[in-house]
Amino acid sequence: MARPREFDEGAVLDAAIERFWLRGYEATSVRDLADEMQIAGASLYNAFGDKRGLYAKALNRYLDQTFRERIRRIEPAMPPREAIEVFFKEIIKRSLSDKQRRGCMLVNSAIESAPFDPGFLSIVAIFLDEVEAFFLRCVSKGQKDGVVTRAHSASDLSKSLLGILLGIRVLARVRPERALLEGLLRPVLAMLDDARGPRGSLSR
Amino acid sequence: MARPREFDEGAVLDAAIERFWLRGYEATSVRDLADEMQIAGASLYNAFGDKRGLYAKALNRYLDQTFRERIRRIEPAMPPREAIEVFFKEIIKRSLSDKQRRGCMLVNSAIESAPFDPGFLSIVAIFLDEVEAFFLRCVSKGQKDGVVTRAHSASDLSKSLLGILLGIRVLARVRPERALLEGLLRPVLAMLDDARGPRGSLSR
DNA sequence: GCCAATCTAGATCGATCGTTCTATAACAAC
DNA sequence: GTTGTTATAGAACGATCGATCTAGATTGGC
Repeated sequence: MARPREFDEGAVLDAAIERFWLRGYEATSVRDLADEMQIAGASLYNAFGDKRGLYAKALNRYLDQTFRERIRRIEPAMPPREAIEVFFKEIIKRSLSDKQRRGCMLVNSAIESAPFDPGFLSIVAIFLDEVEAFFLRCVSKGQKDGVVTRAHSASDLSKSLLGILLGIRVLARVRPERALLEGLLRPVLAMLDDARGPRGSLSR
Repeated sequence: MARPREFDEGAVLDAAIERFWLRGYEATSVRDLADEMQIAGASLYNAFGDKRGLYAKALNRYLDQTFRERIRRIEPAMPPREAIEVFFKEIIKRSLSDKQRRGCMLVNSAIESAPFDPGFLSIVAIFLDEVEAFFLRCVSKGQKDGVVTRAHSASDLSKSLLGILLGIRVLARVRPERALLEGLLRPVLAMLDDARGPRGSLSR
């Protein structure tokens, strides 16, 4: 029994993601956001509380729409060793086609906004756990299937993959070059293979 | 024939590094900086031009005092395979003892301030090349000595090492945990070893 | 048709931003 | 000691920050 919203929350959140992703939290003003979202400042505050609340919602939506979507789509669709490879190759492809050098909003948040905001830090830390868990499932399954090396624990390997993922996304923001990102990935994927030789790699 | 500086440029730059490293470029105000540097705002502008110029000088000094110092010290002092290992272990040690979670000012700059400032971007990009070149020298020498695998090109391996380095430094800011960073490193170091078995690793 | 509730746009708030100005202090050269 | 030059401290500048207020518009319930 009141006046309804004139905007679609998902659409304006996508616009907010765009600004925050490109410029970060501090360098994006509420006026920038309201312009990009095509709503008035008062509507922004009415709907999302404050700049902080908007950022948290935008970050969560970003994670859902990019990483979580990717994991949900890839993991059940192919064997674990391939899932890891496709996961990384999709991310490199996106990094190379990112003409604005936005990089990765997760990494940007982890570096810029999370360290001094417990709410942001929690979102980032929890999600890093999710990615590590995804890698861990893939590596463990791959080891059981005999397509991933047992020379290292699944725990260590999944941590290495997490580290490489973050490194790729840093480079995506500052040196998004095909030779760099694809060259970087080759030894890492081979690291998963048994010393007796790879089995199940898409790259052969 | 004029009034001399009352402050030591290196000392006040160290103070500026401290603030910028912890909070980043945007979230650090000139008043924060002047307080930490214990000089007046006018002296800051007189000596460094503007906030941007101060940041550039602070970042370059940081790179000199941490990374470049480490490379200069380690590279001539030990065989290449050990140099890589010691390099990473020092960085993990520093990451774990960083109670303020400052992470790495290079990575923080790459993510937060470099993408929209050509001057900062140049400093970061040039330095990433330096680190990659260090890894490339170590890997190439190690391959010639037979202590690093020839299964991948020195170019690819050094790119992987660069990626892992950046990943470690992202995690240092948000999840500085020993089990994570040390676990992450093990498969990466083993990646350098020949499939026939490691030779020259410090970890055995 | 009126009420209560929630939306909208735009003006406006005090605070803080990066930067500059004013006035004075400390040196070297002569 | 005077002069020229640069450094100092602190006030001050206009601009912009995140956030709120004012006023009016739009709905459902009665």
